[in-house]
This record gives sequence, structure tokens and C-alpha cells, in this order.
Amino acid sequence: MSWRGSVWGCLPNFYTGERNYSHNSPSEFYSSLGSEGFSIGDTSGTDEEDTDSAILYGTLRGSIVGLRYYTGVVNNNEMVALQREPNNPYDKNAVKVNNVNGDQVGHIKKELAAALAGIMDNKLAVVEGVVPYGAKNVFTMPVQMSFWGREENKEAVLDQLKMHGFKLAPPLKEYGFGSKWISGKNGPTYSAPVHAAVHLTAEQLKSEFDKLFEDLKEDDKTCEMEGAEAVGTLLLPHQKQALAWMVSRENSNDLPPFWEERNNFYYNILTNFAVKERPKNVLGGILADDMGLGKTLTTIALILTNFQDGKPLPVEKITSDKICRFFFIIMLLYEKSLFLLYEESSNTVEPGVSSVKKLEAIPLKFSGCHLKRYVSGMIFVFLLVCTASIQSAEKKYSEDNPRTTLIICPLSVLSNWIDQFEQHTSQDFHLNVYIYYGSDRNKDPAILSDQDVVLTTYNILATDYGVSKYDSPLHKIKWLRIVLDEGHTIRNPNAQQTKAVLSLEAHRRWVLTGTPIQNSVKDLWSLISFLKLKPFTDREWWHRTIQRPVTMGTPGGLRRLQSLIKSITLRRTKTSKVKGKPILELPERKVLIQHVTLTEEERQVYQSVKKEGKAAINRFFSEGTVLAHYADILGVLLRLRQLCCHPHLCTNTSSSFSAAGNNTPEELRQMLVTKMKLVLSSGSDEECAVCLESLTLPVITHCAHVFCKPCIYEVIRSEQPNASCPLCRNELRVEHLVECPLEEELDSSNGKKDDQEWISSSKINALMHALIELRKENPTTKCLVVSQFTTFLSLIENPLKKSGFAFTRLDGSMAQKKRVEAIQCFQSSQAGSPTIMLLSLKAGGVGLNLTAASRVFLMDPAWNPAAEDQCFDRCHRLGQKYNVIITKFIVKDSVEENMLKIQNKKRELAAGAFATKKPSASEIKQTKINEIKALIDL
DNA sequence: ACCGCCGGGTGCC
DNA sequence: ACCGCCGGGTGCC
Repeated sequence: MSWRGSVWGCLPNFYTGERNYSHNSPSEFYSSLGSEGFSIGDTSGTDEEDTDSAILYGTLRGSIVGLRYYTGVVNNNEMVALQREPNNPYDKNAVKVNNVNGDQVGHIKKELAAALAGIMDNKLAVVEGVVPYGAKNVFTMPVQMSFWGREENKEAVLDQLKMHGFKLAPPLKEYGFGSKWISGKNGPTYSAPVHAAVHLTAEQLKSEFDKLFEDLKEDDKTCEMEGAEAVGTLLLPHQKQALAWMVSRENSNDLPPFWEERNNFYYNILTNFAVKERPKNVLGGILADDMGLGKTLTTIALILTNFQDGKPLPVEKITSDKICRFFFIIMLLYEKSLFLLYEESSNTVEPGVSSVKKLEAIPLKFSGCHLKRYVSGMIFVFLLVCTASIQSAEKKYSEDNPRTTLIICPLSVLSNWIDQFEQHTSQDFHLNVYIYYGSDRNKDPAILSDQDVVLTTYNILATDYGVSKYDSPLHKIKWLRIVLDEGHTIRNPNAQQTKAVLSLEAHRRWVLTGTPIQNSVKDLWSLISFLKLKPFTDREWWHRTIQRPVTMGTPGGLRRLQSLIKSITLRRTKTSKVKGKPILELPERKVLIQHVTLTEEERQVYQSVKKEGKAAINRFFSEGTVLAHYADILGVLLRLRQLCCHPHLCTNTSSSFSAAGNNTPEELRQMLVTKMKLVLSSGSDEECAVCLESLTLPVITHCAHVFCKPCIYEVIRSEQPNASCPLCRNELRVEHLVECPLEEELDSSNGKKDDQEWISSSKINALMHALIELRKENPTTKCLVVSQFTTFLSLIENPLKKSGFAFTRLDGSMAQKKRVEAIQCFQSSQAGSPTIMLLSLKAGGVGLNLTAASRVFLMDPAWNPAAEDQCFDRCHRLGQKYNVIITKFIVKDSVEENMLKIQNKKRELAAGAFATKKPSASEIKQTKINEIKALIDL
């Protein structure tokens, strides 16, 4: 395939039709969950504790008045929403009542409204309503209200009500969580309230959720479908299944989940809402296959295969395209006297797609000025006709029948999408893919909606939207299809990017994610809301009908969720089977450990550093200050690990043991920053002791412990006024937290490598020996040489050059453009392409594909075995043709050997830990201490 | 609303 | 009668 070039971009634009840019902002009215008030940043999580820990205070019968002034209708037993209306000109206490659809039904009678106003405004409780009977009344109808809130607010709520002469009744038998699963002819019946039900822990939930998918592995989703002609790659059986499922979802006319047709009305069996018009199902869903099963490829196949009425996307055949280009080039040749023309893609922007293609130099010379003018004149007329017809043909797709698919992905996988489009689109077809990224992105909606595919990132989308909701080009277009890659990115409903995504318009909607649920069911809301499944687009209905029943363990709650998931999700894991065969048959993967013995000199340096460090750490132990010196200890270990690799790595020995008192605040800050950088760069892959995930937005405390900023803020908030460090119980204050200054080079020792003369090391010798042997065996075998220390990789470059190896390099510090080049270069099978890639352990996102390599040399062990495994998976994945052999170099009698032992322990833990609970801070502390002891032989 | 409430009309039986 | 009672007008917040 080829990229939309400037040749096309320069064509006059004949399409001037005005579009009706309508905006459909998500209903934002339900903010009474008590969750909007507190938010500590974009990381999802803590802000909704309130709703999860809500209890039912009791119920109250009231009345809805003014029915005849509004159009909203309800059924008996239908849920209604209560919404404050502080700007009502007649009563500042007014409380509106809306039906599930958001149409106003009436108001709460004023005396009751006066009592509710304070409760609702101060978020003391969430008030929910159901109309028990009298739904057909003309003037007023009853409403059964239930009050939910946190335990500590219960008294305040009861007092407020009492002041206005109201008293809550205990939870009613007849009122619960909506109707039962299937309602009978006599109207729905209700499940008993489940106040006593046990709240599920996050872990229980997670394992429950994993069960959700078990049943849908071998469903009726086993139909296969071939991709259209323009798909240049043969699909694997499970991908054909996914394609068939996606196509059927897009062309389906089924009712959405939980809707039933009953005597010409459509009922939602969860809320009892009814409408005359058939509710629309989402033409799309969630593709939740495990990583590596080819979600990207399947999606590309979908784009090419299912355009309209089940027909493939009418992509341009490359031939006609070439003719047009040819004429256009001639015209340019004349007009601008160009003899060399580069067709530079106008969409080649930051991520650095190498889509610059050199066209043949055409040294054309015309004789005679008149002839030239004549010829070019004719060509110009021809082109006008040509483009006019093309433009009018495209216009057909631009209004009600859009042709464009919008793909939104994290920046880290943007280049992967570009590669995959290139790889999987047949050579004979020209697919217009516009990369909407970079400061020079084209914001003309007419251009964007003429593409086949527009590819962008969550950040760009959120940025445009943040500047102006109404000028954001992506929001001016109604897309044929939107695909959210790594869709769980939008799990935080308060994040700007989530809001930006939710307000996009499209006919078809897809979410791709390997982990639809990261932490809890509430992660799903943004996804479901994006899919526009009524009535869940509104947080209140999602919460009342799904989230609360599930988290409170209401009977049927999980079943309800399962039913929802099942109807819109396809998920296969690496171990799933198609027709009895495993989905993926990957070649074998072997891990060898190659022991290395240090030379006498190396050993001496190592021992002396070890002796010194061990003494210091011993001192910390006897003083009981191990955790206070955690960063220092990591520093000692880091130096030892570096010495195992190469003596030159260990240059910044600026011993920071001198934590002595009389420092200026600035010195203290600098010291903390240094320590934090040490922790972050030590490759220890430190987890945040609060969330137990890897650090996001790391900050360091005065006691030198590193946490995620949002996590530690939450600790301080919840323990106020006197918060203490979760690890060492020292005083903790927001103003004492030090943030990590901009992510510059987080490399441990990136200094004076040039002024030192190059020397080898035992490990380098071992590597070179292995590489040269391998080359003798088979000179085309490609290898990854992996280290956590980029400086080490630089040192390895030298002997590689000397021995005549062609190599390339990929590390975290490289610009996106360079990375893409390095990857493409390495993956190429051309003769002379590099056979070695120097790879930093953590470089690249999950999508990084280095299947050209079948050998891996891991130069130094990682703390976290998962990080190693992830790295191996970059070549041991779909597309790998050979058995993969991994060689780990481990220095005998060193910290590295001890690290291996710890790795094994961690592996065992991870394997058995599926259903076990999260360890506490003190357990983490103990684990860390034990690790330190084991590492330094204490 | 086949109600409640309001306020004007009215006033023995 | 500074009441009761009647019956018409009226009706969310």
C-alpha cells in the first residue's frame, strides 16, 4: 500500500458541501454519585470508593408532581432519576424527576424537595427512585426513594430529613435492585434486598470476572470468514473467526442486551423502561483477545472487508492511481522545472513513518515552448476532469455514509499500526491512511473524512478537544467506525481523554483490549458508555443495574454482567483452542544459563565494593534503618550488578551515604532527586507499595521512599491530619514530597564514556564468543542483545564493529522516528541487514515485534522476571518461525546468582498468587528486607 | 383533580 | 360574621 502523498494533497478541493456538525455530548447529569468531588489525577482508582462503600440508609415514599407539564413517561416499577435543579426560578430546592431516557417526568413535591436539597447538594447521600404504581396518573404519582451513602453520613441524613418531618423506613422487601432477570406476564417481580450480602474484595471480583469469559470461549462464535482481496495476509483460523464475529456485529439487527419486544414496545428488563422506537444495538463491541493473537490484523481485515451492505471497502486499485500520478508529475515537471521529484507523504510526521518514496528521476525535455504549453494545458484539463469526478465520487461517502475509520491508540503502538497497515494491505491496493499526529497535522475535516483510515492517539484527541470542544476536527466528523486500541486507556471516567473519546460520533464502535477489566467492574463503564449501549451510557443506570449489584454480591448481579459481556465481547486467550487445536502454535523456547567467571582483576574490584557495601548495609541493619536507606542499598546492589557486566559501568560512585543533618532545603531536595533517580534507574522495577503496580508519576518522600503521586496523595488525604509513610511510618506531608524532574535520561551512568579507553570484560568476551560461534553456524541468524544498562550496550558496540557484525540499536532514549527505523531495519530479511539488535530491557511497548530474532542474549538479570519474559516475548510471538534460544549470562558467585534465586521465588509467588490477597505494606517491607539479605549474602 | 386549597359570596328556618 | 358554609376557580417547581 502507499500513503496519501502530497501529489494528491495538492489537488484542488472541489468538495465544498457544508456538513451538519452536530454534537452529542454525553449526558453529564448524574453527578450525584459523590465521586466527582474528589479526584487526584488521571490515574483511575480511588475516586469512587464512595460509591463502592455505600450502604442503604432506608427508604421513603414521596410524590412526583407536575406530571402534566412534561413528556417523560414511566411504567410501574420503573426506575427514575432524581436530579437537583438549583436554578429553578420558583424554588431553589427543586428536584427534577427524569425517566431512564433522561426525559423529565415531573418534580418532587416541594416539601420533600426542601428536605432532599441539602442532602443532595452536600453529597451526603445518593437518592434513587422507583415508581411503584400509578405510572399512568395524570397529575401526580408516587415514588419510592432509597437513600445510599457512606456509613459516616447516615446520621446527618437522618437529621436533615427529621428536620423537615420525614423519617426513613427500613429497606422495603418489595424494593431492591430492579426487576428480576426475566419478568413474567404479570409484570416484573423483585429480588429481595441484599443489604446483608457480602461485599466482594477486588481479588474475588477479578477471579469472578475471569470466569465470565470461560463460558464464551467456544460459543457460537466459531464461524469463519475470509478477508477481502485487499487484505494481503492470510488470516489464521481464530482471526477468521474474529473477523466473522466482527462483521456480523456490524451488520447485526439484534436488540441490545436486556431489551425485549413486547406488544409493539421495547422494554428494558433492568430498568423497566419502555420505548416505541426500536433501541439500537451497538454495531461493534469489545475484542478482548489476549495480546499477540492479532487484534490489529483482524481490525485491518474488518476495515477492508466490511464497508457497506457487507461489501468490501472500495479501495483504489493501484494501477489507475499510477496513471494519474504520472500526468501530474509531468505537469509539475513543466511548471516547476523539476527533474527530480520526491513524493513525500504529507502525513509523514513525528512518529516517523518512512513513507518517503523516491520516484524515478524523469529527465524529460520538451522541444519548443508552444508544444510544452499545449501539452501541459491538455494535461491540466484532463486532471481537472479527473479530480472532479474523483471528488464527487468521494463526496458520496462524506455525509450520511462516511467512509472513514478513526483509530485511536496510545502513542507507543502508533508505529505498530502503521507497520501493520503496510504489511497487511495487498500491494495492489491503495489505502488512504492519514496519521493525525504532530504539530503540522491537517485539521481540515473535509480532508480527514476523505481518508479510508485516520490514525491518531488519545493524547492528540484530548489536546484538540481541550483547546476547544467545538473546533476539534475529529469531533466534527461522524465516522464510519471508531476503533479504540488498548481501550482500557479510557477507564477513568474523569480523565480528559475519556471525555474526549466519549463525545466522538460514529456508526460503528470497537474497543480492542487485552484487559477489559484492570481493577474492578467500574473500569468497564467508560467502555460500555463508549459503545453507546442504552441505558448504560449514563453512569446512574450503569451503577444501579450492574455495578452495585455486582460489587455488593446481589444474586444475579454477576450473571447480569456476564450476559452483558457475552453479548458484546469476543475473548480468546493464548491457550484457547480452535477446533481442538491451540490457537497459537509457537515454536519452542529454551532458556539457557551461561555462567561467566570474572577475571582476577574484575573479581578484586567487585570484592572490594562488595565488602564496603556489605559493611554499610550491616550497619543499617544493626541500627534498624534498613528501610530508611533503601535507596542507598539499591545503589550498592546496582554497583555490584554493573561490575558484573563491565568495570566502566560503575562510574558514578558518588556515595550518597552522607545523609547527615545540616543540609539546606535545596541540597536535601537534590539528594532526594538523586536517590529517586537511583531507584528508578536501578532497573529494580520498584513497585509502588500502595497500589503494587509499577510507578506512575513517581514522587519521593523525605524518608526516601518512592510512591506513585496519586497513591501517596490518597494516603495523606485519608490519614489526615497526621499521615505517615506506609513503609517506615515517618511523618508524611504533601509539601515534603519531591517529584521526579522531567524524564530526561534516567540512565544510571551516562557520562564520560568517551574519555576512557575501551576495554573488554568477561561478559563481553563471553558474548562475543557466542556470537562468533553462531555466525559460523548460520550467518543469517538474528540476535537480540539485551541489557538494562544502555551504557553497557554502547560498550558492546565496539567489539561488534571490530568483528564486522552489522547491528542496530533500540533503547528508550531514542526518538520515535529512530526507533521505527531501527525496528524496520532489523526485521528486514534483506542480505546485509543487521543481524544483531542491541536492545534495552524496557524499551518499547507491548506491541514491539522483533520476530526476526531467534536468539536472545540477556546480558544481566532483571529483578522482576516478568520484565524478562516480556522482553523474550518480543521475538517469541506470532510470526516467529524458529525455535527461540535465550542465553542468560550470569556471573558466578555474585549478586547475579542471588538475583536468580529471588526471581525463582517471585515466579512461584506469581504462579500461586492468583486468588491470594494483596500483601500489606508491612509484608512488602519484610519481603524487601529479606531480598536485601539474600542479595548481599547476609 | 371523582381531590385539596384558595378566597369571594353569603348568612335562620 | 373577627365566624361557618357554599360552590367556583384552580392546580408543579
